[in-house]
Amino acid sequence: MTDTPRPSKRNEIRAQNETLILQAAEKVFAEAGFGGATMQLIADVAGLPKANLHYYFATKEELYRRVVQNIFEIWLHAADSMDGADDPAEGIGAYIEAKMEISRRHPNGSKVWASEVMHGAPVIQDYLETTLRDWTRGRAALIQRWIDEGKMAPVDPEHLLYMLWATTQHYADFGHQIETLNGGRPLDDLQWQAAKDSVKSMILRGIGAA
Amino acid sequence: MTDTPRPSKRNEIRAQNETLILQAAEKVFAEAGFGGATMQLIADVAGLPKANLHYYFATKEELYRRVVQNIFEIWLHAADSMDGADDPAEGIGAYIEAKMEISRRHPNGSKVWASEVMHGAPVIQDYLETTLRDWTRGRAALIQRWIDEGKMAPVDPEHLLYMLWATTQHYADFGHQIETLNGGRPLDDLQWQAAKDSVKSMILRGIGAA
DNA sequence: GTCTATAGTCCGATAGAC
DNA sequence: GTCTATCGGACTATAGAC
Repeated sequence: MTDTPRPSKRNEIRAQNETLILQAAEKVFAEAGFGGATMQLIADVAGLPKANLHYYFATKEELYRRVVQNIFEIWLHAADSMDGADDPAEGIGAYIEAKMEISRRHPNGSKVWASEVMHGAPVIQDYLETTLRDWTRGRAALIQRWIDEGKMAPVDPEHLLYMLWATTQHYADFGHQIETLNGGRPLDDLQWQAAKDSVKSMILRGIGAA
Repeated sequence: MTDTPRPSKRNEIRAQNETLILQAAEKVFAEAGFGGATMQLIADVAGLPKANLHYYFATKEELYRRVVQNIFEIWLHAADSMDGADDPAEGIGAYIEAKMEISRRHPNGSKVWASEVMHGAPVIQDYLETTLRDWTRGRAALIQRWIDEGKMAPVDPEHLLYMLWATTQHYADFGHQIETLNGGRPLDDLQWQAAKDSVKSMILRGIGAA
């Protein structure tokens, strides 16, 4: 047995290289899709020989799975902003803010997730049926509580959640279209602020919480 | 010259086979992405030998381009419902109705479009810069007119359009996720009606037109 | 842990008979 | 216009030297 379970130098190297490869993979999977992405291109972006990828991730699919899991984790944490609040204007406003910020900072992760779901979630179906389903039920219950307390209009909680996901992720997934309609330039700081304000005001007014 | 420009039997056969192939291609491209789709699978779904596909569409990319153009045409026509109206509740309400119906009837076309845009619109970038840009400017001007006439709240017209696209197309592009959260069953007639009503009421209230 | 060379597979496209 | 057989190229994954 030559294993060293404690954080050794070997483990540090592994962690560093895994992160490097995962970042390159997220970019390439987002731009080319799973089928269009090649291990060679991911290796080039990461600045490593192709064989090293297979040393850290046995198959292309395993690498892809890790990329999808990453963005999912980030989104789950964004919900923390919603849970602490005790009225919808604050809670949903903060959730929109957090999701919009993720769309800006992690557009590639969002695209990989969208692509995975669009193709029938072949790799993360179990996540949808367990973690996401539980998450959704919990947040729908929270929204229903706000409705029962008269703090917002009696909207269908699930369709409100779909609207929140759709509108915020649109700025990542369809960022290229938005950029084209913006004269070929990405949204600048002011425009991102305007986007956040627009989404927040329209939705909060739409659910009677403005 | 042996060409027969009039609608001959030869042209009918061509039109029939092209439609058959395009329907199969839309399904396969939606489910597997451009890179993941194979000409062999499209041929199998269409019930034709693979070589016939290349007889009607020279390359995989040409076939793909036609599929993308088809859904774009359908969406453009959906805007007619918006133009005839003289107030936002009617015009935008009808547009939501039309877009939701397309998400239900043509989910695969919507997915192919989403995938194309997410990957940087390598094939239909010119459409984004010409047709879509003109379309967007025209509808933004119409919305601004309604705002100036005091018929709705002073929202940013572009971000309203993004919200309309995002929310309606979400029911097609993320249909698999919605189905999973719905207990593994697709939305039935009543649930689709509830979805339409939810989206319409939240957005119309959100822009002060309810 | 790193890298080169290559095995083995699959796909897009075409040739050519019917 | 239809179909079978196949070419040529690209890709994932691995073997094996360092």
